[in-house]
Amino acid sequence: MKIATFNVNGVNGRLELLLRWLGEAKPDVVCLQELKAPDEKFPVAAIEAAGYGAIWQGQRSWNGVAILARGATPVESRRGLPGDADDAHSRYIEAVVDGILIGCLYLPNGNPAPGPKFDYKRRWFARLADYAAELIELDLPVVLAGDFNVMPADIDVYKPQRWVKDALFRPEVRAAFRELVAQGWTDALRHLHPGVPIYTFWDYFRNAYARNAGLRIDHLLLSPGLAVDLQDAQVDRHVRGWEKASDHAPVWIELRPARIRRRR
DNA sequence: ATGCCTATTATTAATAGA
Repeated sequence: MKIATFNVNGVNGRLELLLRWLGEAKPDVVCLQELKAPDEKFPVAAIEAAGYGAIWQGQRSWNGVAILARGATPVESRRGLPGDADDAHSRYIEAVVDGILIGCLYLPNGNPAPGPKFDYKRRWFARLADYAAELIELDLPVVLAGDFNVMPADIDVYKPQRWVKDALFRPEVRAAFRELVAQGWTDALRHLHPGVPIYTFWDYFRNAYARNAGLRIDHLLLSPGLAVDLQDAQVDRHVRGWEKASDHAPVWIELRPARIRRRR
């Protein structure tokens, strides 16, 4: 079972690119972020024509998350992160697909830091950690996938010293990610590729992709019972080089099929 | 320290992204 996350940076502006990648990569489940479209503008017809069922939580101009499933409709289990009824951003949607709970998230950027946007990021992170701890307690197969807007360590940044004061790399944000993972989650990409620089984002500025001046900010976290079924994890880096590309590349994992998945 | 580039929305400029 192949599960992917992809910050598309505008689901309508990049629909052709998304469909091209779906046809090529054939993921079973896809978490999308930054739809940048209200609910009624989500391109459901084109996505269904490509063979995918979908649920989504859109928003005008910014944010927006969706979960796609090949040949199935994701069974929605939650929209919006608990802990703040006044949070109007569309940043979390969750569904069950083939017995796996999929949490699709778009963590706030937080710049400029310090400031109110950074405060919001830290509060959102705390809410995520609280909820993730509840999920761990349930002892279900869970994947938390999305744009976390955090580079976990120096190796995840092309030039770490340049980013230490940035909201994506400040020590307190890295600590929040570390503490989240320490609940028992497995950072799939890093787990299978220790010590290797891996990037999932390249800025549009300064010819960043050609220079490989990248960041690793899109992650898939696996619950303990699911981590043992992890077989592969990769970045579809070449997609960043396509015409009209998103600034993020798709990231995916391959899990052992359900029928031979270890029972717990 | 700032802009670079790109998308969206509302009117040729502002906002947000990371």
